[in-house]
Amino acid sequence: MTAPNSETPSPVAPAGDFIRAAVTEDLKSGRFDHVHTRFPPEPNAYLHIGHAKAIWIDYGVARDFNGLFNLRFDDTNPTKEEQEYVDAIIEDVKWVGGKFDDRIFYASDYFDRMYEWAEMLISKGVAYVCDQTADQVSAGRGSLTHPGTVSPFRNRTVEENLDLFRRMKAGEFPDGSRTLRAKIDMASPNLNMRDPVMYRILHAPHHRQGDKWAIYPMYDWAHGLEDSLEGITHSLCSLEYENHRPLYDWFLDQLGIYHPRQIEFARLNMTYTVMSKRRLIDLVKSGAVRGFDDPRLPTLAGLRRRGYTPEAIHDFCDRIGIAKADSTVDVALLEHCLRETLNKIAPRVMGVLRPLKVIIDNYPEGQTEELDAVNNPEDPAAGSRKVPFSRELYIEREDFMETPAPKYFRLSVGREVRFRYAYFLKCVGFTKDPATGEVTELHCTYDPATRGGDAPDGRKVKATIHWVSAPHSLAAECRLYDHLFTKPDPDDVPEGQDFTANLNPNSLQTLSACRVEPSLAAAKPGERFQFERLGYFCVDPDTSAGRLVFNRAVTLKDEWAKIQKKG
RNA sequence: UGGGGAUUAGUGUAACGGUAGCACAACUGACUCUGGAUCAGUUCGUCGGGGUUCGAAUCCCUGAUCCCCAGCCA
Repeated sequence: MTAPNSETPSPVAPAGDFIRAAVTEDLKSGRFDHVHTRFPPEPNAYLHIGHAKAIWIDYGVARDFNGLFNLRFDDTNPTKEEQEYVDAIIEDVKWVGGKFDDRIFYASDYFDRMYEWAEMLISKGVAYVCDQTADQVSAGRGSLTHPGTVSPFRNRTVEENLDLFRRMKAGEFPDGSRTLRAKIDMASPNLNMRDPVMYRILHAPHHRQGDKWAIYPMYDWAHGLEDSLEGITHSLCSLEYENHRPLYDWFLDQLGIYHPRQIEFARLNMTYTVMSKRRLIDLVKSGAVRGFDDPRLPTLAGLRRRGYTPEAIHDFCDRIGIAKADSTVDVALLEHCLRETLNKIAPRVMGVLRPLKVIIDNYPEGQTEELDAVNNPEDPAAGSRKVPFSRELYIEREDFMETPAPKYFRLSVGREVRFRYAYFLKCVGFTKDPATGEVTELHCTYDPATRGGDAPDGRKVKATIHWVSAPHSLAAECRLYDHLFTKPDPDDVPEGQDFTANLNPNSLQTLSACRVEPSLAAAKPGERFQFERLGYFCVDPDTSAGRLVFNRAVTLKDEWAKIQKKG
């Protein structure tokens, strides 16, 4: 058998969404014979979960059709862009699973070719140098309901345009003094077609090109050329570019060069957070959060620090779907995806957030024993570990109630509960700080016959609680996070206020007196654990020798919390 | 009073003239050495009004509402 490739069937359409359906159709009709997509961020901000959605669409479409995927920096505006962002974006795209291999490109590398093409359009008589000021251009554009007026410079000769444009490039003119414009239609109902600016004069050093250029291309002019040069088949972007598609097509058609297809989809919005670059920057600059990797932010750096895995984000992106209607996804879905992912892989461990000392009156002083604890009930291969037990323990303050509420199954005087993997313990008394009324110490007795957690007489307990051995436990700081905003829609504010009025003052709670089991001594930043009954925690980079810091990524579902809420 | 998009349970998304489905959320219950996980179940929907058709979320007409566009930003 020879030439097996001639028999290779075109990939079967995973037509799950309208984009894949369109791509399938293009392959079928012969408009394209392969698929090549790209993710084109401007390096002027950190990526967020909305970008993850875009990446997962761009990359996912290429993957599903056995195509290729490029990472391309749309670095056409040197006044806003920085290398720092380039580096951060590369890391984030890789982390979130967009596989671009070595296909990392920069729009700025195409500036020479773009320039040549611009001269071509000038020669063709469909582009001209305009001497109007920014204000004049703006005024001449007309309004949504009224046509624009033609620029007095619109009918310069090709020679004059060429000369002026070359001198613009040579840096002879000051910023803002002239532009190169496409000659299209000042009366078009689509304002983007009213002689859009192709180049502006900017005497600004570019982070990659240095001082080479005094003129820089505008998005509309540049983007289609970038796609064309890279052989992109499907240029996927968000809805606001729908109005720009006629212009995207116009430039490519005027040039007569390879013509990709632009398809738009709705960007991601999520409850209880904000997604715009400007707002994210505001939050960081104002100190509302600690940086772009603050675990409360929807940035990929923030989610990563919080404890999110790429798999959880993939799952999320797969579930939210792709459509053209503006929508706001419930952040609870993202959290659900994280729980589901971490439930399968996170080792279980015991940690106490708000410690309450327990003394076992009938347990021999100075004795220690090692008890077996399962590492992950969802994964037998994860094995087990030894956990030390002794006369003095710490339990969660909220696992004891002086006067137990209805449906409260945990400890109170006279009640017996199971200490996970250890013994049945019965509370026999407690001490209180007379000044504050705070419970300071619990006294319990244990039943030696229940070692391991089961009673030979078959008696049951209604609750199992977690604990750590006081002398063996490690000190830790835990950072508990809540939504950054108190309302699903941060813009839901009284007249005259902005979204910052809805900032949640309790979005971060730092608990610095936590105690965790000794097996955590060697935990490394980025490692994730389930603290039994509490949630999933991720070791923070602030961790240093002798100082463990954890971020709570997400809580476990909490039936008791619901009961309490209902009153 | 311009142009371009959109509208299906609380939220997100399927159904492409033939039983409106799935997921999250919410609520029941079972089970449980995590009030976790798991399992079983319940509640809840086609923007309005006409029309075509045996049959309409889907086609036609007509309204309504929402989003985007007047950067030398992307």
